[in-house]
Amino acid sequence: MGEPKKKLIVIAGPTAVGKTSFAIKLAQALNTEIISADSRQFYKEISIGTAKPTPEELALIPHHLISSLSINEYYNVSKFENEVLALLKKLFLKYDTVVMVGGSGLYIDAVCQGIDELPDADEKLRLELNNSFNEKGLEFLLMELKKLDPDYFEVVDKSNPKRVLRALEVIKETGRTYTELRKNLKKKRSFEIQKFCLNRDREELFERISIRVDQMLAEGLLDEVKQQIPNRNLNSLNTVGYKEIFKYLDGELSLEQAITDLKTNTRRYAKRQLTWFKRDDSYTWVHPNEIAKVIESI
RNA sequence: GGUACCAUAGCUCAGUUGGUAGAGCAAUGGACUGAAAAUCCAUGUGUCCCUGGUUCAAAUCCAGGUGGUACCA
Repeated sequence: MGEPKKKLIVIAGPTAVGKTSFAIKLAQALNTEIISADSRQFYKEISIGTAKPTPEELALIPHHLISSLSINEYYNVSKFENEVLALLKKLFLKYDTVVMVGGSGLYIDAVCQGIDELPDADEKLRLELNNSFNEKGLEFLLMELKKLDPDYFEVVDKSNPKRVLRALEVIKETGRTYTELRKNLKKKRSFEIQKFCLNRDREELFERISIRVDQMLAEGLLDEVKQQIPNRNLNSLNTVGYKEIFKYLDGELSLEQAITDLKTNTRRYAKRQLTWFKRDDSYTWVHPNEIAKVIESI
Protein backbone atom coordinates (compact mmCIF):
# COMPACT_ATOMS: atom_id res chain seq x y z
CA MET A 1 0.00 0.00 0.00
CA GLY A 2 2.15 2.89 -1.18
CA GLU A 3 1.19 6.53 -1.35
CA PRO A 4 -1.81 7.24 -3.56
CA LYS A 5 -0.50 8.16 -6.98
CA LYS A 6 -0.24 11.81 -7.91
CA LYS A 7 -2.37 12.90 -10.82
CA LEU A 8 -2.09 15.49 -13.57
CA ILE A 9 -5.40 16.65 -15.00
CA VAL A 10 -5.07 17.99 -18.53
CA ILE A 11 -7.71 20.35 -19.89
CA ALA A 12 -7.32 20.90 -23.62
CA GLY A 13 -9.61 22.33 -26.27
CA PRO A 14 -9.81 24.83 -29.10
CA THR A 15 -9.30 28.52 -28.56
CA ALA A 16 -12.28 30.43 -27.09
CA VAL A 17 -14.05 27.27 -25.99
CA GLY A 18 -13.91 28.35 -22.34
CA LYS A 19 -10.82 26.58 -20.98
CA THR A 20 -9.69 29.38 -18.66
CA SER A 21 -12.78 29.62 -16.50
CA PHE A 22 -13.29 25.87 -16.59
CA ALA A 23 -9.78 25.27 -15.28
CA ILE A 24 -10.20 27.83 -12.52
CA LYS A 25 -13.42 26.23 -11.32
CA LEU A 26 -11.80 22.83 -11.48
CA ALA A 27 -8.70 23.94 -9.57
CA GLN A 28 -10.93 25.52 -6.95
CA ALA A 29 -12.90 22.33 -6.55
CA LEU A 30 -9.71 20.27 -6.28
CA ASN A 31 -8.02 22.90 -4.17
CA THR A 32 -4.90 23.01 -6.33
CA GLU A 33 -2.96 25.16 -8.81
CA ILE A 34 -2.86 25.61 -12.58
CA ILE A 35 -0.09 25.19 -15.13
CA SER A 36 -0.65 26.84 -18.47
CA ALA A 37 0.13 24.92 -21.66
CA ASP A 38 -0.28 27.78 -24.05
CA SER A 39 2.63 28.62 -26.30
CA ARG A 40 1.76 32.32 -26.47
CA GLN A 41 0.57 33.15 -22.99
CA PHE A 42 4.14 32.60 -21.75
CA TYR A 43 5.06 36.03 -23.05
CA LYS A 44 4.54 38.91 -20.69
CA GLU A 45 4.37 41.60 -23.37
CA ILE A 46 1.38 40.14 -25.16
CA SER A 47 -1.73 39.71 -23.06
CA ILE A 48 -4.85 41.02 -24.77
CA GLY A 49 -4.26 39.22 -28.05
CA THR A 50 -3.43 35.93 -26.35
CA ALA A 51 -6.56 35.99 -24.20
CA LYS A 52 -4.67 35.46 -20.96
CA PRO A 53 -6.66 35.03 -17.77
CA THR A 54 -7.50 38.45 -16.36
CA PRO A 55 -5.74 39.74 -13.22
CA GLU A 56 -8.95 38.95 -11.31
CA GLU A 57 -8.89 35.38 -12.56
CA LEU A 58 -5.19 35.03 -11.81
CA ALA A 59 -5.88 36.16 -8.26
CA LEU A 60 -8.32 33.29 -7.70
CA ILE A 61 -5.84 30.47 -8.26
CA PRO A 62 -2.05 30.44 -8.59
CA HIS A 63 -1.14 30.09 -12.28
CA HIS A 64 2.23 28.94 -13.58
CA LEU A 65 3.92 29.73 -16.89
CA ILE A 66 1.80 32.73 -17.71
CA SER A 67 3.82 35.88 -18.46
CA SER A 68 6.90 33.89 -17.50
CA LEU A 69 8.96 34.90 -20.53
CA SER A 70 9.79 37.94 -22.58
CA ILE A 71 8.94 37.84 -26.29
CA ASN A 72 12.60 37.97 -27.26
CA GLU A 73 13.54 34.92 -25.21
CA TYR A 74 14.09 31.71 -27.12
CA TYR A 75 11.82 28.93 -25.96
CA ASN A 76 10.67 25.58 -27.26
CA VAL A 77 8.70 22.42 -26.44
CA SER A 78 11.59 20.66 -24.83
CA LYS A 79 12.26 23.51 -22.44
CA PHE A 80 8.57 23.45 -21.66
CA GLU A 81 8.64 19.73 -20.95
CA ASN A 82 11.52 20.12 -18.50
CA GLU A 83 10.08 23.18 -16.87
CA VAL A 84 6.70 21.55 -16.28
CA LEU A 85 8.20 18.32 -14.96
CA ALA A 86 10.25 20.30 -12.45
CA LEU A 87 7.21 22.31 -11.49
CA LEU A 88 5.08 19.22 -11.04
CA LYS A 89 7.67 17.68 -8.79
CA LYS A 90 7.32 20.67 -6.49
CA LEU A 91 3.57 20.95 -6.71
CA PHE A 92 3.02 17.25 -6.04
CA LEU A 93 4.71 17.71 -2.67
CA LYS A 94 1.78 19.88 -1.77
CA TYR A 95 -1.10 18.56 -3.87
CA ASP A 96 -2.36 15.19 -5.03
CA THR A 97 -3.70 16.61 -8.27
CA VAL A 98 -2.55 19.47 -10.46
CA VAL A 99 -4.40 21.01 -13.38
CA MET A 100 -2.67 21.80 -16.67
CA VAL A 101 -4.73 23.78 -19.17
CA GLY A 102 -3.96 24.97 -22.66
CA GLY A 103 -4.47 24.65 -26.36
CA SER A 104 -0.97 23.85 -27.57
CA GLY A 105 -1.22 20.17 -28.43
CA LEU A 106 2.44 19.54 -29.05
CA TYR A 107 3.35 21.08 -25.72
CA ILE A 108 0.78 19.02 -23.85
CA ASP A 109 2.04 15.85 -25.50
CA ALA A 110 5.62 16.66 -24.54
CA VAL A 111 4.58 16.75 -20.91
CA CYS A 112 2.40 13.65 -21.07
CA GLN A 113 4.67 11.35 -23.05
CA GLY A 114 7.94 13.12 -23.53
CA ILE A 115 9.74 14.13 -26.66
CA ASP A 116 12.91 12.72 -28.23
CA GLU A 117 16.36 14.01 -27.41
CA LEU A 118 16.98 16.37 -30.28
CA PRO A 119 19.20 19.41 -30.38
CA ASP A 120 17.74 22.89 -29.94
CA ALA A 121 17.87 25.20 -32.90
CA ASP A 122 21.30 26.64 -33.53
CA GLU A 123 20.73 30.24 -34.50
CA LYS A 124 23.57 30.47 -37.00
CA LEU A 125 22.81 27.17 -38.66
CA ARG A 126 19.12 27.96 -38.90
CA LEU A 127 19.91 31.26 -40.55
CA GLU A 128 22.22 29.53 -43.03
CA LEU A 129 19.59 26.96 -43.89
CA ASN A 130 16.91 29.60 -44.29
CA ASN A 131 19.17 31.55 -46.62
CA SER A 132 19.91 28.47 -48.60
CA PHE A 133 16.17 27.80 -48.87
CA ASN A 134 15.50 31.35 -50.05
CA GLU A 135 18.29 31.29 -52.59
CA LYS A 136 18.24 27.75 -53.90
CA GLY A 137 14.71 26.65 -53.13
CA LEU A 138 13.09 23.64 -51.54
CA GLU A 139 14.14 21.25 -54.31
CA PHE A 140 17.78 21.79 -53.46
CA LEU A 141 17.22 21.11 -49.76
CA LEU A 142 15.25 17.99 -50.58
CA MET A 143 18.13 16.67 -52.68
CA GLU A 144 20.46 17.28 -49.81
CA LEU A 145 18.12 15.50 -47.40
CA LYS A 146 17.86 12.56 -49.77
CA LYS A 147 21.62 12.19 -49.64
CA LEU A 148 22.00 12.62 -45.89
CA ASP A 149 18.92 10.73 -44.65
CA PRO A 150 17.17 8.72 -47.37
CA ASP A 151 14.78 7.11 -44.88
CA TYR A 152 13.43 10.40 -43.63
CA PHE A 153 13.33 11.69 -47.19
CA GLU A 154 10.82 8.93 -47.94
CA VAL A 155 8.41 10.02 -45.23
CA VAL A 156 8.93 13.77 -44.90
CA ASP A 157 6.21 16.18 -46.04
CA LYS A 158 8.05 17.33 -49.14
CA SER A 159 6.09 20.53 -49.57
CA ASN A 160 6.63 21.74 -46.02
CA PRO A 161 9.90 23.70 -45.85
CA LYS A 162 9.95 23.71 -42.06
CA ARG A 163 10.02 19.94 -41.86
CA VAL A 164 12.84 19.67 -44.36
CA LEU A 165 14.82 22.49 -42.79
CA ARG A 166 14.49 21.07 -39.32
CA ALA A 167 15.69 17.63 -40.40
CA LEU A 168 18.75 19.12 -42.09
CA GLU A 169 19.38 21.24 -39.03
CA VAL A 170 19.38 18.20 -36.75
CA ILE A 171 21.57 16.19 -39.09
CA LYS A 172 24.16 18.93 -39.48
CA GLU A 173 24.18 19.69 -35.79
CA THR A 174 24.59 16.11 -34.59
CA GLY A 175 26.26 14.34 -37.48
CA ARG A 176 23.58 11.67 -37.17
CA THR A 177 20.45 11.07 -39.20
CA TYR A 178 17.12 12.47 -38.18
CA THR A 179 15.61 8.99 -38.56
CA GLU A 180 18.04 7.65 -36.00
CA LEU A 181 17.24 10.35 -33.44
CA ARG A 182 13.52 10.49 -33.97
CA LYS A 183 12.59 7.41 -32.02
CA ASN A 184 9.16 8.52 -30.90
CA LEU A 185 9.53 6.71 -27.61
CA LYS A 186 6.69 7.30 -25.20
CA LYS A 187 8.08 8.01 -21.77
CA LYS A 188 6.25 6.67 -18.78
CA ARG A 189 5.59 9.34 -16.19
CA SER A 190 5.74 8.76 -12.46
CA PHE A 191 2.33 10.35 -12.05
CA GLU A 192 -1.07 9.48 -13.44
CA ILE A 193 -2.54 11.57 -16.25
CA GLN A 194 -6.18 12.15 -17.02
CA LYS A 195 -7.01 14.16 -20.13
CA PHE A 196 -10.12 16.08 -21.06
CA CYS A 197 -10.83 18.01 -24.21
CA LEU A 198 -13.47 20.73 -24.11
CA ASN A 199 -15.61 21.29 -27.14
CA ARG A 200 -18.92 22.78 -28.20
CA ASP A 201 -20.95 23.11 -31.39
CA ARG A 202 -18.86 24.54 -34.19
CA GLU A 203 -21.31 27.34 -34.82
CA GLU A 204 -21.30 28.35 -31.18
CA LEU A 205 -17.51 28.20 -31.00
CA PHE A 206 -17.18 30.45 -34.04
CA GLU A 207 -19.64 32.91 -32.54
CA ARG A 208 -17.58 33.01 -29.35
CA ILE A 209 -14.44 33.64 -31.40
CA SER A 210 -16.07 36.57 -33.13
CA ILE A 211 -17.25 38.06 -29.84
CA ARG A 212 -13.88 37.57 -28.22
CA VAL A 213 -12.03 39.31 -31.03
CA ASP A 214 -14.37 42.29 -30.72
CA GLN A 215 -13.67 42.30 -26.99
CA MET A 216 -9.93 42.25 -27.53
CA LEU A 217 -10.24 45.30 -29.75
CA ALA A 218 -12.34 47.06 -27.14
CA GLU A 219 -9.71 46.27 -24.53
CA GLY A 220 -6.98 47.91 -26.58
CA LEU A 221 -5.52 45.27 -28.85
CA LEU A 222 -4.44 47.93 -31.37
CA ASP A 223 -2.26 49.65 -28.78
CA GLU A 224 -0.79 46.41 -27.58
CA VAL A 225 0.21 45.51 -31.13
CA LYS A 226 1.53 49.01 -31.86
CA GLN A 227 3.90 48.71 -28.91
CA GLN A 228 5.40 45.62 -30.46
CA ILE A 229 6.15 47.03 -33.90
CA PRO A 230 9.91 47.04 -33.22
CA ASN A 231 9.72 43.34 -32.34
CA ARG A 232 7.46 42.24 -35.15
CA ASN A 233 9.94 39.80 -36.65
CA LEU A 234 10.20 37.69 -33.52
CA ASN A 235 8.68 34.26 -33.72
CA SER A 236 6.60 34.93 -30.65
CA LEU A 237 4.79 37.62 -32.62
CA ASN A 238 4.07 35.35 -35.55
CA THR A 239 0.73 34.95 -33.86
CA VAL A 240 -2.92 35.27 -34.75
CA GLY A 241 -4.08 38.71 -33.68
CA TYR A 242 -0.70 40.33 -34.18
CA LYS A 243 0.04 39.43 -37.80
CA GLU A 244 -3.25 40.85 -39.03
CA ILE A 245 -3.01 44.07 -37.03
CA PHE A 246 0.57 44.64 -38.21
CA LYS A 247 -0.76 44.57 -41.75
CA TYR A 248 -3.39 47.14 -40.85
CA LEU A 249 -0.76 49.36 -39.23
CA ASP A 250 1.31 49.04 -42.40
CA GLY A 251 -1.66 50.31 -44.39
CA GLU A 252 -1.79 47.02 -46.23
CA LEU A 253 -5.29 46.21 -44.94
CA SER A 254 -8.25 48.29 -43.82
CA LEU A 255 -9.10 47.87 -40.16
CA GLU A 256 -12.29 46.12 -41.16
CA GLN A 257 -10.42 43.65 -43.33
CA ALA A 258 -7.80 43.06 -40.65
CA ILE A 259 -10.53 42.19 -38.17
CA THR A 260 -12.21 39.86 -40.63
CA ASP A 261 -8.88 38.13 -41.28
CA LEU A 262 -8.17 37.90 -37.58
CA LYS A 263 -11.47 36.12 -37.01
CA THR A 264 -10.93 33.81 -39.96
CA ASN A 265 -7.43 32.89 -38.83
CA THR A 266 -8.64 32.26 -35.30
CA ARG A 267 -11.32 29.90 -36.62
CA ARG A 268 -8.71 28.03 -38.64
CA TYR A 269 -6.47 27.82 -35.63
CA ALA A 270 -9.31 26.32 -33.61
CA LYS A 271 -9.86 23.78 -36.37
CA ARG A 272 -6.20 22.76 -36.37
CA GLN A 273 -6.30 22.35 -32.61
CA LEU A 274 -9.34 20.09 -32.88
CA THR A 275 -7.60 17.98 -35.54
CA TRP A 276 -4.68 17.50 -33.18
CA PHE A 277 -6.78 16.49 -30.19
CA LYS A 278 -9.12 14.27 -32.23
CA ARG A 279 -6.43 11.87 -33.29
CA ASP A 280 -5.41 11.28 -29.67
CA ASP A 281 -7.89 8.81 -28.24
CA SER A 282 -6.77 9.32 -24.65
CA TYR A 283 -8.95 12.43 -24.39
CA THR A 284 -12.37 12.37 -22.79
CA TRP A 285 -14.47 14.93 -24.64
CA VAL A 286 -16.71 17.15 -22.57
CA HIS A 287 -18.78 20.29 -22.91
CA PRO A 288 -17.53 23.22 -20.79
CA ASN A 289 -20.71 23.10 -18.70
CA GLU A 290 -20.08 19.49 -17.70
CA ILE A 291 -17.66 20.37 -14.93
CA ALA A 292 -19.52 18.32 -12.34
CA LYS A 293 -19.08 15.26 -14.49
CA VAL A 294 -15.36 15.91 -14.80
CA ILE A 295 -14.89 16.42 -11.07
CA GLU A 296 -16.73 13.23 -10.36
CA SER A 297 -14.58 11.22 -12.74
CA ILE A 298 -11.45 12.51 -11.05
C1' G B 1 -47.89 53.27 -60.82
C1' G B 2 -44.17 53.49 -65.27
C1' U B 3 -39.39 52.36 -67.34
C1' A B 4 -34.57 50.08 -67.17
C1' C B 5 -31.32 46.61 -65.12
C1' C B 6 -30.56 42.35 -62.07
C1' A B 7 -31.83 37.18 -59.77
C1' U B 8 -26.48 30.98 -60.67
C1' A B 9 -22.57 27.62 -54.35
C1' G B 10 -22.71 30.31 -47.51
C1' C B 11 -20.81 35.38 -49.94
C1' U B 12 -19.06 38.18 -54.45
C1' C B 13 -19.62 36.95 -59.20
C1' A B 14 -18.16 34.14 -64.41
C1' G B 15 -20.88 31.19 -67.71
C1' U B 16 -19.11 32.19 -75.43
C1' U B 17 -23.24 30.42 -81.06
C1' G B 18 -28.90 26.70 -76.55
C1' G B 19 -25.68 20.61 -75.24
C1' U B 20 -27.47 19.72 -66.88
C1' A B 21 -22.26 24.72 -64.36
C1' G B 22 -16.99 27.23 -62.31
C1' A B 23 -13.66 31.03 -60.10
C1' G B 24 -12.20 33.80 -55.76
C1' C B 25 -13.32 34.09 -50.77
C1' A B 26 -15.71 31.62 -46.75
C1' A B 27 -16.15 26.39 -45.28
C1' U B 28 -14.74 21.13 -44.48
C1' G B 29 -11.20 16.93 -43.69
C1' G B 30 -6.18 15.80 -42.66
C1' A B 31 -0.74 15.96 -41.36
C1' C B 32 2.47 17.44 -37.46
C1' U B 33 9.01 15.85 -32.58
C1' G B 34 12.91 22.26 -30.14
C1' A B 35 9.35 28.03 -35.10
C1' A B 36 3.39 24.63 -33.05
C1' A B 37 -1.54 30.73 -32.27
C1' A B 38 3.95 27.99 -36.41
C1' U B 39 4.16 25.23 -41.00
C1' C B 40 2.02 22.12 -44.74
C1' C B 41 -1.59 18.92 -47.74
C1' A B 42 -6.39 17.66 -49.72
C1' U B 43 -11.76 18.64 -50.94
C1' G B 44 -16.51 20.79 -53.73
C1' U B 45 -20.46 22.98 -52.25
C1' G B 46 -26.20 23.91 -56.67
C1' U B 47 -34.63 23.43 -57.09
C1' C B 48 -29.12 28.08 -62.05
C1' C B 49 -35.96 32.71 -58.28
C1' C B 50 -41.05 30.51 -59.81
C1' U B 51 -44.69 28.93 -63.65
C1' G B 52 -45.53 28.06 -68.51
C1' G B 53 -43.86 28.13 -73.79
C1' U B 54 -40.36 27.18 -78.07
C1' U B 55 -36.76 23.12 -78.95
C1' C B 56 -34.26 16.53 -79.69
C1' A B 57 -32.04 19.70 -75.79
C1' A B 58 -32.99 25.87 -71.82
C1' A B 59 -28.91 28.78 -66.59
C1' U B 60 -28.93 30.61 -71.70
C1' C B 61 -34.44 32.21 -76.19
C1' C B 62 -39.95 33.95 -75.37
C1' A B 63 -44.28 35.23 -72.03
C1' G B 64 -46.18 35.91 -67.28
C1' G B 65 -45.25 36.15 -62.11
C1' U B 66 -42.27 37.15 -57.61
C1' G B 67 -38.21 39.73 -55.26
C1' G B 68 -34.25 43.47 -55.45
C1' U B 69 -31.81 48.00 -57.27
C1' A B 70 -31.91 52.65 -59.96
C1' C B 71 -34.42 56.46 -62.35
C1' C B 72 -39.15 58.80 -63.56
C1' A B 73 -44.02 60.01 -61.65
